[in-house]
Amino acid sequence: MTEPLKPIVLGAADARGGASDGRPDEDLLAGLNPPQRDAVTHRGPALLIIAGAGSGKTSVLTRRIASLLRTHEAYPSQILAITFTNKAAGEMRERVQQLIGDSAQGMWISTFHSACVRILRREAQQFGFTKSFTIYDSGDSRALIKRLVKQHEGDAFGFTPAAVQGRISKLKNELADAESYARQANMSDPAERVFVEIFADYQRSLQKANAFDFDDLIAQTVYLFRAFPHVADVYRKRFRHILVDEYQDTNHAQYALIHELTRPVVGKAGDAFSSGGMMIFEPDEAPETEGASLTVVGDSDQSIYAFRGADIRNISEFERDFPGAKVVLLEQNYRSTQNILSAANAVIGHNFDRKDKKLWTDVGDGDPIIGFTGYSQHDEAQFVADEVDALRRKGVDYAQMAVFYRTNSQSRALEEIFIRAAVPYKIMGGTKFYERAEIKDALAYLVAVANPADEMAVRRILNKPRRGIGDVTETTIARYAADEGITFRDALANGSALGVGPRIQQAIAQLDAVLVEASEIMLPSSGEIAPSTSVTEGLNVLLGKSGYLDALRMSKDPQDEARVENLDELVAVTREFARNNPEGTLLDFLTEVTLVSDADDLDDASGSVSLMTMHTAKGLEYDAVFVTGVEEDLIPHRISAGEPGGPQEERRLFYVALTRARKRLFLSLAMTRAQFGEVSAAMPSRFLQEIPHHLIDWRQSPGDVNSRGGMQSRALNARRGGSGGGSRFGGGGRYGDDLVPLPPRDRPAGSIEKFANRIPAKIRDNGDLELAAGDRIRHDDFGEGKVDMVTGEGAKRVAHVRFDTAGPKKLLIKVAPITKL
DNA sequence: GAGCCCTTCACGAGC
DNA sequence: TGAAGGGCTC
Repeated sequence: MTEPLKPIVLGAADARGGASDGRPDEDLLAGLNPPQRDAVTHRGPALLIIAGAGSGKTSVLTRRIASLLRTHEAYPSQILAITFTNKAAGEMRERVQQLIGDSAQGMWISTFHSACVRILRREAQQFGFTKSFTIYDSGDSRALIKRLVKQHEGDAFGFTPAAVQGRISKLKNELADAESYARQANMSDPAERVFVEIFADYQRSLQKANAFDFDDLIAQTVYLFRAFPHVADVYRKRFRHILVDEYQDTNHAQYALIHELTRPVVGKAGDAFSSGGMMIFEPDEAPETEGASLTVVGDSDQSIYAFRGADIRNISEFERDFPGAKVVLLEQNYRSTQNILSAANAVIGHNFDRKDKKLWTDVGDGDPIIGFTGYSQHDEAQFVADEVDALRRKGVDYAQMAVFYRTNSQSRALEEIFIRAAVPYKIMGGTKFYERAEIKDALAYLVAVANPADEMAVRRILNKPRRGIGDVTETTIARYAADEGITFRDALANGSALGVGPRIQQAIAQLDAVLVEASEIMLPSSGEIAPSTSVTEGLNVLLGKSGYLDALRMSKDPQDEARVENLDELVAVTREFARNNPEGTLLDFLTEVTLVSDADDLDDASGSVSLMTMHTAKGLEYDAVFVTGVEEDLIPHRISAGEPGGPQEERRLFYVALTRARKRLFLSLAMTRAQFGEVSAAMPSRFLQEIPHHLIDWRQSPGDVNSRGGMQSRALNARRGGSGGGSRFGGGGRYGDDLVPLPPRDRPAGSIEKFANRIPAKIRDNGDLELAAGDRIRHDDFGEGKVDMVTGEGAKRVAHVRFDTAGPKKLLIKVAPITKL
């Protein structure tokens, strides 16, 4: 991200060797099947690789790049490869380097957002920004929108910040701005007028703050290319080979960006163009008039980001958009067993709007898929923990196991049990490090230095730590800045002119002094470039001399201790950054921190089980995968029912989850799930019915938990030692035996009803069963045991029981299958 | 301006 | 269940 475009100094003679005589890239094709070979070697203006899950697409993409370089068809600097996450970018770079060595230096392999930041930093001056612009993450932009909604009294029209943010984001992904939207909106509707005002004001505020939000990074780059063709030409000449991974998840703005980059160059060939102080030289004989060659890889069955504007048509209409495109279909799967693939194929086959495609493998059926129905989410979690343990004992690394769920909130129950079961785990997502208040505060300090125009950042730190600067003073400063025509930040330097009390004046002066001092360290006024270690130094000054750390250390709040530790961690991150980026600047650091995602933090070597949402799971693979919460209202999610294409997208999401598994796949659900602190009944997901029954080996099926009679699964359950309930009445046959299969089409309401008669009208209720420490009880699954203690109250009373054979368990008294002896 | 308590609302996925 | 925001008092 930090290295500038480097002039190319390759000898012209060997620059463009042919790809023929004895193929210099022959070794790159080793082990590839015929379609894969095609995908690597085809040359032409456009190539679409439809890559089913696990069909070796990363391998194909990296070999294609390596082949282009090896045959001298392209210089590294002429290659732009777009991946979905920074982590994927890093991996791809590494793999290309493994294939061809250091000559891979100079390629751009990055996400859309990172690539656009690089371009924008170079070109920002062209349209009213400076290169030190900041990037607003969704939290920042939410905060700004919140202020604007209030200001424009948007709540009177029912506007919530979240809704406004969502609408603006959607519009930006469609490349609409406030003016163009206003032109086609019904402006006689006062609500529409207010929305347009907020939108326009939001955009003005961003511009004034010298900031872009996530969506702007893409949209403004497109705007830049369209408004300044000579700027676009620089990049069109530079990038001769553009490769885009996960093409099915591109939105319209990203599509437009690719379109702009692959246009033929209009300017004359071979000229060097100076841009942002950086010279870009082109090889002399490059055929400049043609558009860049475009390779996209995708799988419409794995499109799961429609909610953020991904347009599946980008891939389905690729051949129309890029005439002469070659299409290669990769269907052979090298990842999963046939059982897993058959299940995945069966599920995705229920989507009607897709081209038929069947994954297959030659590795054999493998183990059956294991199904489990827990009584509660804790029961389900216990099952997962038990199986994880069993796999570990069979020699499977923790790092090779993953647990997926639909919503982040589901991770709690899993965590609880994992901690108790001493299973090492790592959560991707959830409350993210960079979203913590203290981290955002610290970053706001850095932003205030890096981009003083960013008023949001300066306002944020104004009274952190408490300096006695409240709303009134803040408004006074803002008004003063407006009157004098200076920025909010500069107003701080004139504290004495504000007409506020001496105490507050002093507080403002002190804040100003700290910012100035840190600025001298990280952005010396002498103009020399500060070393990358200056970020650490500057951050320490900011946190130390502002009194921020002292305030936390002196606080009585026990949480503040953890906050200090988090800040230490952030300082450690800056050190790490300096090590990895010897030429990195403060801006580079802030960019990196803003654009990292949770998936990027993934550390496969950490030796722990990975917990993540199904969305995060995309692009990853594990030997053993647990898909949890396979219930109606979770997957498909309740909210998706009301969205066009919602259930279809949910099915694709489930498909993505299934196809992450290499050898073992576990599907689990719970019959009751607590939300908002209340327990409600859950129903098995309709997707479960879509899997042929013989593929799933139910350890405990929904029928077991709900129907009558039989001992079989109870015995199974007891032997396994699940906790918290399990099958009350046991239950004989397999899940599928008494189910009516659905016709192979979406039947949202009907399928639920089919299951509904499997669900008891109400959950077992032990009512006012009184238990106390010392009581002996009998549990349907665990046998007899002694109550150690009872915690909680009313319906939430929990018995801590030491079972004679099954060991210690916690049971929710109200619903557990127990009797007092 | 700060601290406290109360009510309310949310739990859909992310660069 | 938990966080966040509003309103009250000092």
